[in-house]
Formats: sequence, C-alpha cells, structure tokens
Amino acid sequence: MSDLVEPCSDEVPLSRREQQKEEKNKALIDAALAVFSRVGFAAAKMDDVAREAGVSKGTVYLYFDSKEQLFEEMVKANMAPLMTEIAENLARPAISATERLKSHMKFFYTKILNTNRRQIMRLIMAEGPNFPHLAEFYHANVLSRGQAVIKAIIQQGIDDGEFRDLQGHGLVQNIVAGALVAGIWKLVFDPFQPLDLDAYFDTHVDLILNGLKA
Amino acid sequence: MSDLVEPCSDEVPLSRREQQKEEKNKALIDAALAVFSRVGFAAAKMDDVAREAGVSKGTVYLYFDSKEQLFEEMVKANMAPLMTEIAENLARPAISATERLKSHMKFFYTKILNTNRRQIMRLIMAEGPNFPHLAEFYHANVLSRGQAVIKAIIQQGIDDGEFRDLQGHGLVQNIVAGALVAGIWKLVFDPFQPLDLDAYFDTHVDLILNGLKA
DNA sequence: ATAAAATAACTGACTAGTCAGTCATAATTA
DNA sequence: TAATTATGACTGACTAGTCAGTTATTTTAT
Repeated sequence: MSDLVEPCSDEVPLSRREQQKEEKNKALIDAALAVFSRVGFAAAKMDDVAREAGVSKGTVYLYFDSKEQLFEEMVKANMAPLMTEIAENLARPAISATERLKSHMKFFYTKILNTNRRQIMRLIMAEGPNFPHLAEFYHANVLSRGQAVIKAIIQQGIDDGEFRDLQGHGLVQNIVAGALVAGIWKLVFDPFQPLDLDAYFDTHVDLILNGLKA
Repeated sequence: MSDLVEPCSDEVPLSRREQQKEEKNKALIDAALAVFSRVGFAAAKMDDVAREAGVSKGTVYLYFDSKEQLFEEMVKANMAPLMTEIAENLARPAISATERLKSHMKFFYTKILNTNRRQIMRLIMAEGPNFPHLAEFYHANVLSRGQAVIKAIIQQGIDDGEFRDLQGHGLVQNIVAGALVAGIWKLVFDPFQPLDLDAYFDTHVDLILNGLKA
C-alpha cells in the first residue's frame, strides 16, 4: 500500500524478513513454472510446487490465494521483464528496416525460444481457453506490443522502399509464426525430429525478408 | 475371425447390434473430442464424455480401457481420414509448383484449420509432452507425410526454376508455420483480436511464394 | 410363429484414491 | 515475550475405474 505513495526512489533497506519473503516468492514462482511446464495446469500439484520451492504446502497459501492465482502470477512475473525490453525495441536507432527486423527476430529467439519462457508460450496455448484473463493479459501486454514493433518496422521498410506494401491481414502473425512453431516443435517433436534453432532461424529470416522484399 | 478369411468384398450385412456398437463408438469419439477440446485432458471427466455421448459411464469402459486410451483413439480416429488425403496430394497432376503449393496450403486450411480438427492440433501441442506415444504417432502419420508432400513440391519448383534453392533447415516448418499459428490464434486470441482466416490465408500464400521465388 | 433360454450390452451406485485448501501447533524473528 | 511466519496433518469435495444387477437383442426349441 504505502509503496504506492512513497517516492519510488528509495534505497530498498530490506529487513531480513522482507528479504526472505522476496526470496521465497521468487522460489515459488520458479517452482510453479517448473511444475506447470512439466504437467500442465490441471495435473500440477500444489504439494509439488511447495516441495520444489523448499517449503511446505501451507506456505504456498501464505503467498498466493489459490492455484489459479499462482499460475497467473507465474506467467505475469515471467513476462514482465520482457515487456519493457520490447518497448525499447520500438524506439530504435536509425538502421535499415531489414536490419531492424532481423534484430527483432533475433530478440524473439534468444529471449523466448531459447529460454524456458517457451514453456510459458506453450502453456498459454494449452491453457489459454481455460484462462481468458490470462490470454487477454498476454495478448494486451506481450502480443500487441510485439505486433506494434513489427508493424512500425514494416512501415519504415515500406517508406524507405525496402519492403513492398502487401497490405495483408495478419501479416505480423505470419512473420512471427515461424518462431512460434520452432518453440513448439522443440517442446513436442524434438525427440522424433530434432530442430537446430540457429539454422532454423536463418531459414526463417531468409524466407521472410525475401517475402517482404520490394 | 471369419472376416479375415472372407474375401474383403462382402456387403457388410451388419446386425442391429453391430450397427449400434459402431454408432456408439462414433458417438463416444465425438463426445471425447468435444470434452477434451473444451477443458483439456486432465480436467475432462469421463462422466461428461458419457453424458455427451448419451450413455452411462460404465459403457465408456466397455469401449475404451482408460481415459488415456480414449484420448489417443480419439486423436487417431480424427486424423485417419486426413492421412489418405495427404498421400493423394503426393501424386499430383503436372501443374506448376506454385499452383501445387497453393493448393496444398488451401487443403491445410480447409481440412484442418476450418474444422474442429484444429482443436486436436491444439491438444497435441498442449498434451504432447505428456503423451509421447501420441506425439510420435502424430509426427509419423501426419507431420512427416505433410512434410514429404511439401518437400516434393519445393523440389519440383527448384527443378523447374520457379523457386530458389534456399537449402534451409526447417524450411517446411517455416512454410506451414503461418497456418498453425492461425489455428492457435483462432482458439486462443480471437476474442481479443479476431482473425479473418480467408484474408490471412492470402497473406500467408503471398508471403511464402514471394519468399521462395527464384 | 411364439416362447424360452442364452448372450451381449448397458447401468449407476460404489470403492479407493487424489488433492486443493484449512487450521491448530511449532518455530523463528524482533 | 510477542508477533510473525512456517508446518503438515486433516478435511471434504471430487473422480477414474469397477461390478453386481438390469435390459435389449439374438438364438434355439416347440
């Protein structure tokens, strides 16, 4: 409460307790990510989350009201740091649209696909219909921001004569699609047909940039 | 038993019982698709499947050994008719690679994305890691066949000088990606940002064909 | 034909087990 | 010591899977 009133500049002099509390919160979020990723929402046990975080089950309920809330907080906590980074990509030095697009795509691969955030991506797809809140949050805070960046880059490319103006409905989704599929493939089909993410990335960029070329 | 010995040409004179049995099997598969799609595997209740199929819970277990088996059979039953159709697309009249690719993509949109098979697609992504059997089955019977068709078309395009040879790892996945993402979007984010599948398809084809163009 | 006997299909109450969430008690910190 | 934080045994709601008994269909006997 008081946090909201205080000037946000203070030097965080955390007491031992507050410190431990934060650590435990983090541990629970991490454990939740691990457990939910492993078995999905419904099959995940709060006992397992607790054990994995090194606390008892009761403690989990001192930090989160319910399993649902834990799930949502876990997703939000893992996505929050990304959101500011995406925003920074909007205001970017004046390099060519081609290079900007390449760099933004690289960002996507390194910051999501190659981290365990891709698990969250999968969870959103898997559980999204059962968590409209969450799907909406994810759409509003991650997807539409990512879309805005890509749209801006494409517009720059069109203005500069680098890209053609193909006016398509769902152009952004088509551009990002390759990356999403790579993430899913890694999680579901890699054992049967392994995917080399670096080589895949090159193909993806090549195909898209050629597809957009004026 | 005797069926296996008889010439396979016989006129299927099903007794009333056999007929009802088949109908019920179908009804259960349909109900399973509906229920699993609605809430995912873990949260699905066998009671609900039974009710939706118009039988009692006990009956479900006369047709399927377990919840797992019902799930797998449901996926297989829904995918089987597709598999032969895909195979037919391999042996195709001598039209241009461009037209063939377009037509195969259309096939994908009309036979999967615009039907409730897209629910199955989502379920595979959602539950795949918990059902390695199923992921493997899907990969072997649907994905690799689809890949073979697209690879053949691309090779034709390269040979005819229509497409460039971009040698990419994961080229096929990149080509299909747009379609998969469209399916997922429809199921998860459509309420927040609707997607017009027809317009999206045009963008997808446009982008990919230009990306491949020699 | 018709009834009786045999078989196959179905039912739903029941069991055995699971797990989200609670709360009386214990441990830790200030 | 008092307040806060943590524990884990406990509860109650819920559900996959079972099975003794019922109903519908088919076969056999008259």
